Amino acid sequence: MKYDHDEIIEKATTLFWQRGFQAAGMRDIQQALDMRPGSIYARFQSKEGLFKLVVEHYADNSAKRLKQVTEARSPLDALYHFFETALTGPDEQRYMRQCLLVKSIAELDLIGDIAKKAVLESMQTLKAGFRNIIEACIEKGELPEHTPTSTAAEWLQNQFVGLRAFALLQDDNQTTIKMIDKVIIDLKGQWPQQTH
Amino acid sequence: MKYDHDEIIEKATTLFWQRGFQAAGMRDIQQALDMRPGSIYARFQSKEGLFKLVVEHYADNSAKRLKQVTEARSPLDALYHFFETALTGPDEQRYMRQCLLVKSIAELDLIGDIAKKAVLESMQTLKAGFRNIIEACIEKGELPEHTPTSTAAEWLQNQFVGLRAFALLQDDNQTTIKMIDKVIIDLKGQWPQQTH
DNA sequence: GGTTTACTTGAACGATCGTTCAAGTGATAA
DNA sequence: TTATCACTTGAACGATCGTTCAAGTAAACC
Repeated sequence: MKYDHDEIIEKATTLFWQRGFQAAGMRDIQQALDMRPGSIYARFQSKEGLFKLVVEHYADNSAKRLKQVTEARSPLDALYHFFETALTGPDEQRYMRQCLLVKSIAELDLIGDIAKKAVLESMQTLKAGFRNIIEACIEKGELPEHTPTSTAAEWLQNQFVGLRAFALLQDDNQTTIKMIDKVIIDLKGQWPQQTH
Repeated sequence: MKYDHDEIIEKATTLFWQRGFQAAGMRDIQQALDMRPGSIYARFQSKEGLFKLVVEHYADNSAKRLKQVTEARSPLDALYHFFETALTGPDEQRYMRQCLLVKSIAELDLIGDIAKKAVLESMQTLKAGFRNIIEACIEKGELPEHTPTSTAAEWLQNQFVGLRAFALLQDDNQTTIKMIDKVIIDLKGQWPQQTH
């Protein structure tokens, strides 16, 4: 065993994040990992198999970051900084503004059933993470008691998705920050009435 | 000239909307348009040339729909219905929930410079369309005078982007409608202070 | 020491990709 | 009638795609 497993996944994550599943060719992967095709296939079965591990690694990482927000002294402040960090990084890491999962959703029909399942499950995991944040905010009195946690969690994840696509094209970080401010305002704001 | 131009663009739009630029192969295109490769290349120079026309056609169409919202008796109601129509269509048209432009942004590095320019310009066009809607709402007294039109327009476009990715995965239209309700609430709500 | 196991190498495979091109068609202009 | 033009056909091109495989290496187990 010549190559370190974690290091491989890390490098592969960077490549898929930059290029997407389809556009990252096996020869790009071989170069990025400095591995020959046989080694890659012996370990990961296929390009899809590697991508599945990448998605899971990415989701784990994201979930950890969301958990840190949940456990912060002020979850609402931590949430703000989480958004800010994810959306206004330096230019050479611009690709990171786009969520790997959302990017994958755009090519969901091409990535194979196994990886597709991993993507959708990861989205669910992250949604649960956002829900935990909201509950932590309520517990700490930073959000009103009557906030509908499930709806708000979906809404928050959705804001995150939209903002990442937005920030990808945005050159002015000040504008992006204004959008984050708006998210925090609306999070504290009114919610649609239940109709049943 | 055997084939009708508008009909070709229409069919190509459907295909690119469903599959995306990269995944729609020339042989898929040939089949969808019932044309041989030579005919396609004589007219459109390349796959990218065809895609550019598709993007422009799509943007024109979207701009027209936004203009109708602007000119409605109640622009705010019309906006609500615009969102609802775009996000909760029948299952066999589920691909339409994803915005062709946003989908293209995810593969922006692969589509060539000419088509890339068309995509980015179309995004600007639509942003202007959203801005006109907000101004119409203010004029009709459906939104507060002090609403920051430019910020609100970017925000609204952004909500639309996020919701389309959301609705693509969402099976329950009721949940989607709740998110649209929230957009309308927040549109009337507070906006971040200018900091300068 | 021999066998097994996990991994590695790199040439090569068939399939598919976007594209080209010689040849043909039919309407329009001279 | 002939020339020109825009468009059409379909076989074929070279490049690239994901993947395979025979052969080699090195540590682990018996």
